[in-house]
Amino acid sequence: MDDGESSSTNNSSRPWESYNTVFTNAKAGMEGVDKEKVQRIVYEMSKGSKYFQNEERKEALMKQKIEHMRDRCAKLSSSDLTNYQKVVDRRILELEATRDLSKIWLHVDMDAFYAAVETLSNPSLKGKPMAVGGLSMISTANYEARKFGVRAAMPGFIARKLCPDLIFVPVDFTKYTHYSDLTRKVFGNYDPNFIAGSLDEAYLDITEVCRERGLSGGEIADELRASVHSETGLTCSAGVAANRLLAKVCSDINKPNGQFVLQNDRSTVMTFISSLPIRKIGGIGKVTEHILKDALGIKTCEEMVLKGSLLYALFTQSSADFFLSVGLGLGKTDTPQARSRKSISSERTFAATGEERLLYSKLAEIAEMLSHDM
DNA sequence: GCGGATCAC
DNA sequence: TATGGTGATCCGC
Repeated sequence: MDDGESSSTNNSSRPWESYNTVFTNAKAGMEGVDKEKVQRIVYEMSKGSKYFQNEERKEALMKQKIEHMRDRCAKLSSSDLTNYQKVVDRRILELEATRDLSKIWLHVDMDAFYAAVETLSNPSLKGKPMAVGGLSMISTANYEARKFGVRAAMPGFIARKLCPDLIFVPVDFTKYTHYSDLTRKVFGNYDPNFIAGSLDEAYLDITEVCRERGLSGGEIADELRASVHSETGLTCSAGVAANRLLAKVCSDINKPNGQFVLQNDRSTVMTFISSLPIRKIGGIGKVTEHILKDALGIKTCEEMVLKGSLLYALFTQSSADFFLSVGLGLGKTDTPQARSRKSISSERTFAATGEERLLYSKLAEIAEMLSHDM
């Protein structure tokens, strides 16, 4: 073992390098950002805080999980692996049989939605770094702010350190809902059963409208984006592909105000998916990325198939099935029945306290808010 | 069945 | 000074 001073993994002199946040992830508009500087400032502003301590606790837990998985991996015999490979080969055939290249899905994603809406109602913000939110939390940053490393989910007081001229605009959901409704009227013209993901994104099955009008998916995407712009003054990006999982990945490629079409052709899909980092896939977050990379050496979607036997050996059937289908570029192609909500909740963050009376009054307050919502 | 963890927005 | 809120799902116990 080498943990001497010369080791490249020794970062005792640069402690921020081991403080992993989501803020240095690739995100549209952040290509030229000095990641090292952002990471250092986030670390300096964070270290010692209760938040930071909790992050350290979670980090340790994750390391433990990865170690456990490595142990299980090392214990696998070659006959185990041969058997799991048979499972993989069978599942590949079964999954491949479900591949449906007959549908055309479009994923629309509004560009820096809250920030763009605020700029519409106050054009003097145009061209200036701006964030929607406050000093404790930022919901969205415009592209000028992203150049400084400022982004959604970042605490405002850190963002201000990165970009001292940053303008803060408080959130106003009434406004965003209004504009969201305008965009949804446009979406409805292309797919009356479109799936709204949130205020600012949606999935549309445009198979029918393409066929009826004799237009390609790319042409429909062009027209839809122009229509959204003329109805709202806002820009959006789109991805077109054979299923929702791929369409979602595609809408991010030419952001902002752009689109990307992936042809409905098996070999095109396989080429596209093979080099794709697993973190680009919806459902694979920071933790799963870390586990798959550090325990199994999986970084790209292609490796999900190549190391399929390990996945079936170490994960549950349903997780392994999901990973394998990702590696094959498969995804949902049906329009699901609209489902009713399964839960309702209310929560609030407040200063730490051991005062029993204070805790009970907080509890009563939150229960009251929940009751109101219900 | 429950609580914690993960994920997305 | 200061690190969100809502809903869903999965996993281990």
